This record gives sequence, C-alpha cells and structure tokens, in this order.
Amino acid sequence: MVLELQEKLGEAIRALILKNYALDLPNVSLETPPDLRLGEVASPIAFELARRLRKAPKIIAQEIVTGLGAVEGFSGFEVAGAGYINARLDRLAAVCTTASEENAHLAAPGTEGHVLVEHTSINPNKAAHIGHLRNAILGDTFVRLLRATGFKVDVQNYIDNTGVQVADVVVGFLYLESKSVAEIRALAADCGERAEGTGSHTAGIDYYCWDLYARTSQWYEQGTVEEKEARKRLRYDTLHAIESGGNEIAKIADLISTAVLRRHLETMLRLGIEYDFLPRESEILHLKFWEAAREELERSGVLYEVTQGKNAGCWVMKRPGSEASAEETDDEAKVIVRSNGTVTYVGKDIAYHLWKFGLLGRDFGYRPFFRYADRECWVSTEHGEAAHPHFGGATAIYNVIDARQSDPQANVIQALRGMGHAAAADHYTHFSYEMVALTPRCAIELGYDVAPEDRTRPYIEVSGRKGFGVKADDLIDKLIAATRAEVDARRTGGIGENAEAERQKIAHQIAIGALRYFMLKYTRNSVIAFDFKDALSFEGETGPYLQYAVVRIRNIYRKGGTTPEAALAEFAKQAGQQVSESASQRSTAAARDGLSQYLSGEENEDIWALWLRAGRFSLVLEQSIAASEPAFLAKHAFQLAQEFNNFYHKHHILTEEDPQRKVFLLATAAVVLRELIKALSLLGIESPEAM
RNA sequence: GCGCCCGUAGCUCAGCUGGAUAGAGCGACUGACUACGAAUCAGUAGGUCGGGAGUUCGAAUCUCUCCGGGCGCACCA
Repeated sequence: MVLELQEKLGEAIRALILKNYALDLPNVSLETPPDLRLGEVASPIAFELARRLRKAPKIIAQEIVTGLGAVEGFSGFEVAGAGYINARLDRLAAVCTTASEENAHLAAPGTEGHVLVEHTSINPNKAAHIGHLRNAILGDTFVRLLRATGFKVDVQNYIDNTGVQVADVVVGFLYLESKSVAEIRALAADCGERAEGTGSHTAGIDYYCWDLYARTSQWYEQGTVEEKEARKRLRYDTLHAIESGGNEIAKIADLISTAVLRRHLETMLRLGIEYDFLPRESEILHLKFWEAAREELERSGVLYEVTQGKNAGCWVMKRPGSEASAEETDDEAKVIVRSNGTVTYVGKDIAYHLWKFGLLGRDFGYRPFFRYADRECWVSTEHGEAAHPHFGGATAIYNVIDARQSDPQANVIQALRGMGHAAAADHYTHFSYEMVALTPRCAIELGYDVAPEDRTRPYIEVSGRKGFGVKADDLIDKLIAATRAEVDARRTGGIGENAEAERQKIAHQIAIGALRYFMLKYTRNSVIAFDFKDALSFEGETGPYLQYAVVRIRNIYRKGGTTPEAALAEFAKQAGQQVSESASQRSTAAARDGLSQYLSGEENEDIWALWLRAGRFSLVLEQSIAASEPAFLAKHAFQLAQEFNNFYHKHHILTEEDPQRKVFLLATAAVVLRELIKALSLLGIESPEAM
C-alpha cells in the first residue's frame, strides 16, 4: 500500500518538476517524517532543487504543493520546516486498501529468469556449529523473500567432499583409531537409524567426527620431526587418493562424508531448511569440469603461463583491481594451476560457476538423495538417472559465504568478466556476512581453555580444527529444553490427551523462532558475539515476542467467538458503505462520521500508525531484497508486533461498546495478524496456536 | 605493507539513497495482572554518534586523516 502510494507521489512530483522547471530528475527522494503529525510521506526535494533553481527551498516547496493539486490516495500536501513537502494520506482509503490486500507482493521484475542461491556448504567432516546456522538461516530466509516476490529459486548446498578436512577425518579413523572399514560403516549406518528424530541428535557420526577431527589436527603437530613428516605425508597421500577416486580410501571418505552430510541435512531440517540440489566436488573433479573451463580461460587470455619468478611453471590470472593500479607483476598474480599441474580451489570454483550460469557446456549426473515431505533433494553423481530436474543455467546467483572468503569470490567474478561473461559477473552476488564468534565468558562456560590474552577480547573465533565452538544441535536442544520448561510452567496447550504432543510441538516452534530471529536480527556485517544468555532469551526483541503477539491476537477471536476472516468481511461491508456515502456526499462533512473518526484524533493516532506499518510490508520486502538484508524484514515484524502490543493494552477490543468501532478494532487486529504471520513465515518462523 | 569490515546509551545492536527533537532490546530504578493470559505494557535515568579536518543550506550517514578493534592477502582447501 505505502509502496504504491510513494511511487505514485514520486511520479507526480517528477512530472511536475519536468513541466515547471524543465528538469528531469531520475528519482524523487521520499522519506518518512519523524512524526505522524507531520504526515505519512515527505520529500526534501525542494532542498535539492534550491541550488539549481537559485531559489529559496520554501518557495519551491510551495510551488510544488500548489502545482500538485490532487493526487489519488492523498488527502493533501503542505510545506513544513525550511522547505519540506509533507504529504498526508487519505487514511480511510489507505485502510480499505490495506484491509483488502490479502497478498500484496511486488510485481516481480525478474520472474522470467531463475535465481540460484547457494548456502550452508558445510565441510562434511564434522558437526554443524553456530556459524553454519547463521549461514543457513540467512540463506534460507533470503530464498523465502525471493520466492515471495515471484522468483523461481533453486537452493544449492555445495559439498566439498574431497578436501583436506575430509582427508583428516579419514586419517583419524584409519591411523589414529585403527578402525576397520566395517567399524566405520557401522558408525555411519547407526546415524541413519536415528534419522526420524527419535534418537539423540548428539550421538551421530558428525559429533564423533567433531572430536576426531580436532584430535587428528593436534596429532599432526605432535611427535618428533620425523613423525610429523610422516604424518604430513600420510595426510597428503590420503587427500590424493580421495581426489583420484576409485580406491578403498576414497570409498571410506565417501562413506563418512555422505553420512555426515545426512546429519547436516537433518539438523537443518529441524529449522525448516531444505535444499534442491547438492553439487559435490567429487563430481566436479571426475566429470572434468575444470578441463572444460581451462580451455575457455586460456582462449580468453585470462589464464596464462608464467616462465620466471616465484610462480615459474604455474598458470595464473590477474587479481581483481590490478588492471587499474600499477603493473602487477606475475609474482603477485593468483595461481590457478600449480607447477605440478594440479588445479587450485579457485580454478575449480571458476569451473563450477561457469556451470551455474550455464556457460560450461557440461552437466552433472543426478540422483535423488534426501526425501522431504513434499519433494526430493538431488545430489550430483557421475552417472545419474535419465529423468531428473534441471539445475544450473541461472540468470542470477547469490552465494551465501562468510566475509572472510571475499577475496576468492572476487577472483571468480574477475575470471567471469575476463572471459567476456559480463552479464554473469554482474549478476553474481557474494551474499557475505560476518562470523559468529564466542564471547570469552561463553567459551569458559563451555569448558574450553581460554588464553589470558583472549579473555579481554570482545569475542573469540570458533574453529572446527580445534573443535572449539557450539554445535548446532546442542544449541537447538538447549533451546527446546528451555522453551519446553516455559511451556510446562504456563500449562500451554491444555491438559487433554494430546497435551504432551501439543506442548512438544509448541516448544519446538518457539525454540526455532527464537533461534531464527536471533540470527536474523543482526545486519549481515555485524559480528555476532554468541552468548547463551542472549540466545536463550525469550523477552524483548526476540522470536517469541513476535509469536506471542500472534497468539494474543488469535486469543481475541477465540474469546470473542469470531474469526479474523469474519472481522475483515464485516469491516469491508461497513467500509463499502462508508466509501459510497462519502462519494455521493462529497461536499458534506461525512468524513466526521463513521470509520474516519476512528482514524483521526490524538487518541487514535496509534491505531493509524498500526495500519500504516501493516501497509509497509511490500516496501520493506523490496528494500530487504535490494539490500540483501533479511534483518530489515525482521525489524519490520518486530516493530509491528511492538506497536500491536501497545495498541492491545490501550484499547480493549472485546469490551468495546460502540459496535461499529468494535468491528474496526477487530479488523485492525486481523490485518496485523495477517501481516505478522506473513512476515514470520518469510523469516521461517512458525506462528503457534497457543503459548 | 596492501585490501575489506567495524567503532552510536552501562551491555548488544538499529538508523533506508546525507535531511526536521539520534532509536530499540537487555540491564538499573518506579509503576500496572478479578478485563482479549504480564513470554506484556507505561514511566525514569543513561549519548561530545572513536578524535580531527573537509564537502554541503544541512553529516551518525559522503571524502580525507589519525586512533582503536576484527578479518583477509599461499603452488591450504
């Protein structure tokens, strides 16, 4: 509602400026006044024009206000302050529009293309931790936002199943623990049996590997010089065996990484996060993606051989920004192919991204891997099934990868651009975010040894290699236990036969709501210093606060013996009468009667503010996507809930004596309920029936 | 050394393309449950927006510089 009106006003002002001053402004800046008493939309455009027109802002503003005349949806314009143009909405019309806008979404500008979002991408050699949760929740939420605006989105979770991290765990199993293949197989299989959430989440192979990985990493550092050398050799021999494939070591690695991957998918499913496709590095290697990419890289001159200097014998590419600055020497260039002929990570990534945009000329094989309630998640394979969905060939991609990887990401973009794929490079977004770290207090609480110099730091980086961090399932379990205790204390969900199941379900919904909101309330480039106190809080700006507002509204209708739908229908009937009356008696002061009176006056200002906030949804959604910032929507939902709670205390709906006003108040709550549920579902937060 | 990010109330963070008296939550203190359940609400205290300079009618927001903190800059993935 607000978005459409703003666009309309901007267009009207722009046309007027073109007509009056012969100036064509690309966009007219519009903002929200600090106080509702000043109006709902404001423009400081007169200040911008003052210089070019050599005229006082106030005079320009006055000329614009006079020239604007009537604009549909607005009740008037005025000049305020030193030259602001303040616009007042036609409140009754705005309320009627908002009430009837069941699914007011954006007219999706890019529905013709298809978007690919890559997120989660956890190395399959250990349990997921809180940093991975931030990644997955940000990515999943962004996917929901894109889909809500009409984009076709594929969700990919890239699996690096051939890297050193996997090799390290294999080394751990074989040489540190001397486990047989059968034993490893048994451990992996055990994990599958718990898949339905019946068993503990904390006894799986991912947890086992968490510790093993940390121990193996330590093992490499210990022993005599000769031992260290031997262990290092073991490590790289294992890695090479895994990369080549078709041998016993590679089979073991695949067994482990696949089992851990399943655990990750289960963990993420607890948060309502699903994937469409899991491209794996093993297939990128075996299907020779790199070889295909290399040809084009060489042909376009992006990749070239170095014959002298420290990179002699390597094939390299220029780093981003180097062409603008002074001559970059080959010593500073990015190595893509090592002197021993093997390709680096960035090289494989370039090939993979050519595939993402449909520019590689090769494809994966596909087979189903993980079953969701209503669809299948596919995985890459060398020889796949004949019938499979089509992935890749996207027109725009978003890579949810933490900020530490911005350099390698920039390299890939640089390569795409160098190969002449400008459109692809332009639609390649590194959706970066800062890490989740632990506060020193939290680390000590968890029993880790914290160095004295680290104790005074604001936060400490988590590390899988050191086994230092909070595991995702541990946090989720802790949250569920805390919400369950709260639910039991409040006797939520009744005392009937289904009480137990009901309470467990509600506790789960609240726990996930708390977690997702916690990860989404911070903007992307803010480091989250994790602390259980904050994460386990259910008061103030938290998921449960938002869910509680929803439950409160639902209770109003339950107690009142009606439904939100009925309230809105009743309201529409009244509003319809209002509109037709005022249309037929335009000259009379009909607006003083009926609904309009509930929208004016000091004591009703909060109600109008609530409707206005509810009507801002599409505007916020647009900003949220444009900035790739889910936090904007999270903040919007919180503010809506906060304003509702305020309204709830001030106006008691069910005891309202004026029947027409009661209908209006019920409709107000119904619109807030609709908007809250909508926003929460985009944040991946469920709206419980009771709390 | 080079690059990116951050520095706003005691703590954790918002602040949209520069705009009208700088906002939340937590914590502290005062109050409000026989009305739609208080996982709530109202109120009070608390800020030289890291320092300085510049651009501008106007700067938390843009530029430069300095200070402080974080993260990247491998023939590791």
